[in-house]
Amino acid sequence: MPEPVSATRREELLAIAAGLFAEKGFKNTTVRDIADAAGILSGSLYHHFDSKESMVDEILQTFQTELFGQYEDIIAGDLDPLAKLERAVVVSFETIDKHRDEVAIFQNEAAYLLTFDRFSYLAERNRQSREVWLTLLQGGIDAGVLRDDLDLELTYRFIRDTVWVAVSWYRPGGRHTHTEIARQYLSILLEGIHHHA
Amino acid sequence: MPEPVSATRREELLAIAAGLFAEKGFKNTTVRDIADAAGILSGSLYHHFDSKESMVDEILQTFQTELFGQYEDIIAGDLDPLAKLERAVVVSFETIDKHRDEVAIFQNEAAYLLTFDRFSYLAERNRQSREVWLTLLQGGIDAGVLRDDLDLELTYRFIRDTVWVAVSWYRPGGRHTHTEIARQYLSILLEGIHHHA
DNA sequence: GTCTATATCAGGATAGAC
DNA sequence: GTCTATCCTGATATAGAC
Repeated sequence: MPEPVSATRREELLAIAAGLFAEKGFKNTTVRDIADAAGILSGSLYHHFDSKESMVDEILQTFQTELFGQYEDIIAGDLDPLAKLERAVVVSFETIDKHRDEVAIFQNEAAYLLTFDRFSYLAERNRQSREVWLTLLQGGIDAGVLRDDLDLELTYRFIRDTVWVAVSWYRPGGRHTHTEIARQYLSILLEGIHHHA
Repeated sequence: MPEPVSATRREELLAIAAGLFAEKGFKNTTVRDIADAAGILSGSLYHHFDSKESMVDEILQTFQTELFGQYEDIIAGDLDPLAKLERAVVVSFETIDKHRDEVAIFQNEAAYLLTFDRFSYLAERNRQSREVWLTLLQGGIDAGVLRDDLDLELTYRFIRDTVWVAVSWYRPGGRHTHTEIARQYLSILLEGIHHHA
């Protein structure tokens, strides 16, 4: 059964809301802000959505389904361990490029949203993300291509943090493409910034 | 002239507020939350402070004066370029350990606070922080101890992000001391995670 | 230095008309 | 699908008593 025409409007409104949530924060964005940006009145929003929470909920769920599907594909794929890790980093920077607002919301608002029961799935996603990176790292260590003298947990946090925090400054159309950023980040992560003569 | 006794109470209240701002966010912490945590009523807070904004203002100013003083000392000091960079990283992790709340507030709330005129000095601090890291990196490159094939701006962001974002997960008394975390992070940053046989 | 009491306002949400 | 009108709650801040 085809999506009704109103789904388009729904997605428009969600995109507007996502932009505001990402820029100003969830709590700090009012339903009136969203309605203003959409050119309607705040009451009209409730024809489309139950609540402000429902909006951010739908935004995050859609985004995460896509992202984690990509990670699973990489792990299940047949690249060698190092290439898998590199691919996961590249996909993450692609995601920042393609879903900037959603990534920013997840980064900045997850802690707050987790205080509500309906967002407890975010904790599960965090757990899943940790699994992905630990699996990739352990694969590289087992294959002998990654250092085995580092604390795995710290290394995982280092990678996760450096990848996602880039959403705070990356803007499409800036000095570097997301591909170039991924390339340089991987170069630092893999080889370090120390110069060996 | 000695600080009046009431300064102690003032600092107590600021420490309580800082903890809440760091944990729940500035906007999401109410003056009643702060008063509750202090065991007084919300109206009583206004005997000590003009407004909620004044509280976060004082918290950030005190903290930043100390932190940037340390960076200036490092740059003005006589360590070699690599040691200066390492020292700046170590000092940053020490700061996360010692002033967790303040770092978290600066990390999470600066963007929002910058929308108010009274917090425009935060933009200046960001500029200053960029200067510090760029100076340290350029010093290392000029001395031939750091790679010169990386984009300086990206490298700066990589380091800055990696260092400060650790405040989101670091807790004193956890599995690793801040010194150990700094050591491992520096090892990744300088040498990379690639294993060279 | 804290409390009582309260002014004032903004924000989320609803009901029913158009 | 949007608007009008409005309810209700919770938040910052104030004034003056204790």
